[in-house]
Amino acid sequence: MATTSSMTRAEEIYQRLRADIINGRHEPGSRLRVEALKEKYGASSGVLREALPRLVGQGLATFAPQQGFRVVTVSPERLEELTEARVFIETHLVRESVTAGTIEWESDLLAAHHHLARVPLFGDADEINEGWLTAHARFHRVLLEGCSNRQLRDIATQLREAAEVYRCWARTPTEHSNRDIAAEHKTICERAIERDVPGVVEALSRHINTTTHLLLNDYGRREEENKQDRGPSSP
Amino acid sequence: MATTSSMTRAEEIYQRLRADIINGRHEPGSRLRVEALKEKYGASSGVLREALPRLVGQGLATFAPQQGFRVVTVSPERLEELTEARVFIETHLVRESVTAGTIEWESDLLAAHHHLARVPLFGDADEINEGWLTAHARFHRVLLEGCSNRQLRDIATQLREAAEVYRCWARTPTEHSNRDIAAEHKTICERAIERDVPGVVEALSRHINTTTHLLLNDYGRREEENKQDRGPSSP
DNA sequence: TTCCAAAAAAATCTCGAGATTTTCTTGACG
DNA sequence: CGTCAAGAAAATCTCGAGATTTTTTTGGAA
Repeated sequence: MATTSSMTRAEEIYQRLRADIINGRHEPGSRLRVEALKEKYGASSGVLREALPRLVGQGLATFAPQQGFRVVTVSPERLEELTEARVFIETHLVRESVTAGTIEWESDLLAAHHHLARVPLFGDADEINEGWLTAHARFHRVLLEGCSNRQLRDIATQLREAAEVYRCWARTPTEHSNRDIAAEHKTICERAIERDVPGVVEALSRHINTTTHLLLNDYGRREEENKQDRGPSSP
Repeated sequence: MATTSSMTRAEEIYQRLRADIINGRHEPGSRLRVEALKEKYGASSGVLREALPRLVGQGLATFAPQQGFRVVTVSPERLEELTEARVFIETHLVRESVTAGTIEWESDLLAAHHHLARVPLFGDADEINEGWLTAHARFHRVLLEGCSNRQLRDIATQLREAAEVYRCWARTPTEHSNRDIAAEHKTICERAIERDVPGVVEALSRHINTTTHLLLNDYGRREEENKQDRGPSSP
């Protein structure tokens, strides 16, 4: 997150807030109190009231009059909708991208994949490495950048970021260990370079859907545990 | 534009700004100076600095540090991209909508169309009637509401609003007179109620593309006029 | 114990003033 | 005549204080 000096305070705070929501440092549904954020981010209320509305526009936060801002709430239904929308749009984009992509695009994709393949998934404290998240986002963005339609690319990015919020459901990252996510990216990259349109569409669809199914399983499992923790008959 | 009393000042100003941009009362590319808007809308700078970022998130305005806000600039290329994106997404949604829509959806669609058919297109001063714009937006929204995927519906709405900005290219509304826009809506509505999936997809595609082509023609014609006005050899 | 109401605490909402930066004007120089 | 620089004007950016609303706490009654 390169916070250039030629940036307004609000712009900087917005980017930090966005990153913190996407990376799960603000729990879904939790309130974003201006007073609390003022202290945490070292900014005035005015600056925060300028940064927060942008999160609303990006679908990462909600707002209710007299009740302030909240991180978007998560639900299995919404995740399924997001996934369906992503598969629909990203497969279209990747098809265009692989069909029309230039040599420069090929190079960029290879570079992005190389970077992603070398960054470790986990950091020191068993947390997902932030550098990996950045590289992952970049890989998926570049993959679709062969398509010239900026509108659709922006929408794809927006949906992907909204979906990132759900990654924090997998608090215990066991779901990742049983999955060769690196191989999935390698397949996508290779099929794209080979200009194998059906192959890349298939690989990308599986990639997106697999993530969602693992998250939904993880969510269901935790729901059951919570029920047992609260006892068999108490609300 | 129902501005309820249980609304913050920023929310109200945001809606007014959004309507004014979409309906062409702020020219594309024009600056949105806080000082000027303060007077025009009767709000403090803080309120405006809270409302303007939401326009950025919605793709209706841009922002540059130390240079303030601007209405999005328009260009033939961007309009073509917007149109392509709209056709892609709206045809998908209308297919789902017509396939899965309930009886309630049918009723809502008929109601929306009835309303649209009765509102006059032009107001007193040869300007496009604002009530028509509202009814038109509602008709297209309801048409897609049979589809259950909220994410995609929201995206479609967002794209449609971004495209509305281009309507003001047709300053002289001659382009509308040679076109039976009411018949187009009628066809879309009928095909939808008949559950004629290919028919409604075809009608909706033509409807969207026709609007764009007329706008592009109008734009091209005006560009040439401007060149002639400035003389044949001066910049 | 449970429920309700009033008071207290905390948060949001709105506003205007001061510091910083950009933009426009003016005037001199090549 | 065109170009460039210094000064003036205007706009943005940031901040904290006061008014209003919501939330929490407290105390009492059924």
